[in-house]
Amino acid sequence: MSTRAAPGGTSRVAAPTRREQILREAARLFAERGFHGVGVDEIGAAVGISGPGLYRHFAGKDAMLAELLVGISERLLEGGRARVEASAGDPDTLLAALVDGHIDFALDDRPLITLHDRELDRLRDDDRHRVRQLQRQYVELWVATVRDLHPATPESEARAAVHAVFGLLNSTPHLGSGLPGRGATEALLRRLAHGAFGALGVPGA
Amino acid sequence: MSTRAAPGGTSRVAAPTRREQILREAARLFAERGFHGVGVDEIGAAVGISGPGLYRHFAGKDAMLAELLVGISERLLEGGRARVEASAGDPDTLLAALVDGHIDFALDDRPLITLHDRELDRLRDDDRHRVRQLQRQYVELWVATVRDLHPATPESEARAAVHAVFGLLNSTPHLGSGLPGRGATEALLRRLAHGAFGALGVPGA
DNA sequence: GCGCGCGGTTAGTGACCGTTAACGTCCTTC
DNA sequence: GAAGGACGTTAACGGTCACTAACCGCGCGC
Repeated sequence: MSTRAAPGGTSRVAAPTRREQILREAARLFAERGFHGVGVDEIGAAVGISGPGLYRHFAGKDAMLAELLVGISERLLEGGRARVEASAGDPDTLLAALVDGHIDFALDDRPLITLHDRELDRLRDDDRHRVRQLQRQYVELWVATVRDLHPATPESEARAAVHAVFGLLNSTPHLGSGLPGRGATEALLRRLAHGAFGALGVPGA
Repeated sequence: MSTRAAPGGTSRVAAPTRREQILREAARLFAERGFHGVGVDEIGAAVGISGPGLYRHFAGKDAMLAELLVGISERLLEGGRARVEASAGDPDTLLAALVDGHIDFALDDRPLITLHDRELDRLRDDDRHRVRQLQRQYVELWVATVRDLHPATPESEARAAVHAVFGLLNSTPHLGSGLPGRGATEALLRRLAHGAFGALGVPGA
C-alpha cells in the first residue's frame, strides 16, 4: 500500500500516515480526558477505524503515550540545542530564542504540552526514565543560560525560576477560547516571560 | 466513639476526622496518578481501612473529588475576596496580597493545586459548573485588579496574563524535591510574578 | 493470476474496578 | 443491659476495557 508520499511528485506537506493520524488524535483525547479516561475504541473512532484496528499500528495504548512523550521531549531538546548553536554565545539572544521557541511549541502543540507534565507516570519504567532525562537536559539548557545572565542567582533558584516560566508559557491550554489571537498571545507571553526573568536581576525585598 | 475533640480539653490542632483523613489521602493519590488511575482500595489502604469502608463516609469516588474541588475553589475565592476588602481600594497592595495568598496556597496544598486544573472534567455536570463559576469569579478578581493597575491593557490580554501567572505560581508541584526552601521559594515566586505583571506596563517590542 | 501480507473487521475473554449486600463489633445511651 | 447506630469487614455482582483470536478483502510483486 505505502499510502506515503504524494504520487505525482508534488509532495506537498506529505499526507499524514495512519500512524501519525492516530498519534494526533490520541494526543488530543489524552489531553482532554486523561490517559485512563480514554478508551481504545474512542481513539479508533477518531481516525475512522474501530477499536482493535489500532493494534495493527501500535503494540498497545501505552506505546502510543510513550511515543508521544518521547517524541515531544526529543523535539524540545533538539530545538533548544539548535538555538544554543545559533546563538554564538550571546546569552541575551539565546534566552530570547529559547523563549520564542518554547512559545511556538506551546501554541502549536497544546495537547502535547498538557500531556508532557501530566501523564508521565503512566509510562513503563524505561520510557519514563528516558523522558525524564530528556526533560532534564532541556531544563539544564535554560538554567545555564539564566545563570549566565544572572550569575548571582543560586542554581536551585534558577532551576525553580525556569520551571515557573515553563508553567507560565504552558498555561495556554487553560484558555481554550478567549485568547487574544495568535500574534498577540505570542507577544504577551514573550513579554511576561522576560519580565519574570528580568526580576531575577533585582533581588529587592 | 466521636473520635473528635481532644479528651483532656487541650484541643490542640484538633485531630483530623476520618473524612478529612480520607480527603487528604485521596487528594494526594489523585494528584499523583490521576482520578481514574487510583482505585478505591488504594484510598482505603492509605487511611488504614480497606476498600468499601469508604462508602460509610462518601457516596462514591466522584463525591470525594467533588468535595475536594469545590472546597478548594471556595477557599481560593473566599481568600481573594477577603483581601479585596482589606486592601482599601489600593490596587498595588491588593495585587501583592493576591499574589502572596496564592503562593501560600500553592505551597501549602500542592496536590489540590494539581487537581484543580487537571481533573475538573471528571465531575458531574452541576459540580463542574459550580467549580467553574467559582474559578471564574476568582479570576475576575485578579483581572479587575490588573486592569486597575494597567488600564491600557485590553481585557482579553489581562485575563491571559492572569492565567499565565497562575501557571507560574502553580508550577511548584513540578519541583517535587530540589526546591530552595519554603521562604526562598515564596520570595522567588513573588518576585517572578511581579516581574511578569510589571511587563504589562511597558508594551515595548 | 496467484500468493501474501497489510490493514481492517467482529466476537470473545479475562482482569479490574466501583459499588452494593450482608454481616459483625464495639460504644453510647437510656 | 438491651437497643441502636457508627464504622468496619468480606463476598459478590455488573460493567467497562485492553487486548487477542479468527477471519477477510484487496493491491502488489512475481
